[in-house]
Amino acid sequence: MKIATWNINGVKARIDSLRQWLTDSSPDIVCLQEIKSVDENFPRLEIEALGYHVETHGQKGFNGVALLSKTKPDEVMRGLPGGDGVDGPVDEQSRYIEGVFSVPSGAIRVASIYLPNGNPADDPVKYPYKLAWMERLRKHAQACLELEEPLILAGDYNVIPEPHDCFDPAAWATDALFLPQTRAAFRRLENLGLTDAVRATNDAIKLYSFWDYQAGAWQKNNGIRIDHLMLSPEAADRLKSTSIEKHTRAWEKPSDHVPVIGVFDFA
DNA sequence: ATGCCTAACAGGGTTAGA
Repeated sequence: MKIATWNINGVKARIDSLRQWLTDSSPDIVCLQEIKSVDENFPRLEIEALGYHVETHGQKGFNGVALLSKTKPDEVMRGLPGGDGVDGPVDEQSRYIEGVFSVPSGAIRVASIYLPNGNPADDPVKYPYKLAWMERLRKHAQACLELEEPLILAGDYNVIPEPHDCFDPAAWATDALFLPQTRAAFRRLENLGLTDAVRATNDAIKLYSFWDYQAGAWQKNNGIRIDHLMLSPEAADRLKSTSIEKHTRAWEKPSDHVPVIGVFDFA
């Protein structure tokens, strides 16, 4: 079973690429980020025509996440808990959608995550929002882990976990994606018992999932690894392999991110 | 080391991204 995450940077601008990639790679579940679309304008029919069920959590202009799946989810939850204004500020941004899917061995829980960027890091709002969002994610992950079921939290984390996950660590030293507080918050997720699927299966250097559109970053392989599949022990035990669909970055009108895939045996 | 690209929304410029 192939479960993928892809920040497509605009589903309407990327619909041809998305259809091509779905046809080529035939993932079972896809976690999309930055659909940049309201739910009503998501190109649902074009995706359904390829045999996928579509669940979206969009908003106008930017952000927005979705779940595409070959089987319909049994349950869907929109929004990361803790954003309703009861305990902390209301979160107006569409960055989280979670589904429960039936598999031969039971049920798996899969979330599409678009973690806040947080830059500029000295902004009075943006970086604190990122850190608060990470703490909300930690709390929710902790609650999910108590279910002791396969859990896949997949998405654009906007976190460079380690120095070797970027081309030039010095260039990212003061960036919200790589600040010590950001990395510490990511380690707190790992310390709950979540496994970084790519790093668990591939110790290659220069393993990236994002290359900036600017300054010839792709041509120079000046990338960063910020798209992650984080797994509960029950999911990590079933992980067979991972792959990064680097070839899509060379396509016409590419997203600046490429799909990251985990292959699981849930038989 | 931001704004060298890109997308969306608007409407030919601004916001946001990482």
